[in-house]
Amino acid sequence: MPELPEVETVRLGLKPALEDRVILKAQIRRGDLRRPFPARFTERLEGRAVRALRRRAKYILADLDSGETLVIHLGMSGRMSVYAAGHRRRLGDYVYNPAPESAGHDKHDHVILDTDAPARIVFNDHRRFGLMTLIATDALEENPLFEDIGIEPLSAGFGAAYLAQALAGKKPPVKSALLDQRVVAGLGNIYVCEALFLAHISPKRLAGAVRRDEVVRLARAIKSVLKAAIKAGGSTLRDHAQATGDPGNFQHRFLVYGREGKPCKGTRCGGTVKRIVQAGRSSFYCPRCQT
DNA sequence: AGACGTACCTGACCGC
DNA sequence: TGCGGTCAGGTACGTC
Repeated sequence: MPELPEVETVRLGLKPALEDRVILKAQIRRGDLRRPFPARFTERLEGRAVRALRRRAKYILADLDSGETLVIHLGMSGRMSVYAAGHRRRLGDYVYNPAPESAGHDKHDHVILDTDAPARIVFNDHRRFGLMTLIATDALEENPLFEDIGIEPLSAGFGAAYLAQALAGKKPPVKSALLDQRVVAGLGNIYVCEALFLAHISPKRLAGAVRRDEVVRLARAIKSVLKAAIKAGGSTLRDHAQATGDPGNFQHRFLVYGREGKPCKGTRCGGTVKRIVQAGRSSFYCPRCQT
């Protein structure tokens, strides 16, 4: 699932259940995800108020009033679902599932947080590539998880100037460079493919050989595709769901991703979308539009 | 230092 | 119906 737009969608959906709320009870149903939960994990969460719910790259960050931050990564298949307790189904601007008796009892429901919204938040991750940990808030930036992560693509500081210097001298293909979280934070396979199509740049081009005028288009394309995807609630292929349980909608608007053999959607093109493998990942592109 | 391949884990899907 | 093989949105680690 989750690239920046999916993580941002989940964060927005969690907000009314978590931000400025108190975590009344925390439960874990196994000892680890991708890595073990930290010592006394549930005790360090219970009774804590969430001061802010932020996102950095593909991580959701819940700043607690204890000075620690709950760090959440959804991996490939993680979901965070909110169930409104009792008969209350509306939290803020969002309508959630009522709490079924089974909420938190699926085989892959690994973490359950009950807050005073009141709401139940369930973290489900069948592949267990996800991560949850606690890090001192004022030490986040120096933490190995974050110290090498690049600029946020939707921040004011991200533009052609930044991207040009970030790609300069890089030997890998531009496709691989954009997947590198040190270059730009939060991009994944889908949105890199889509952004390169929008910018008319072949994924095979070497990062350091992308011309300045192309970098200008690429920076704009990255921003626009991410914004549109967030607006659509992200892309659901298999696993992504918004916190309400609803799928995202952006997958219906893919221009190249997953469209191998289908006609290019570029105006006046008439070409066919091709799939190649780069660094072990599928790249989709139109050889006629993207050069 | 940087680039590449591989491993992590489960489920869905396809062909036989 | 069942089995084996392949693939999947991400990251981290070992190796060269």
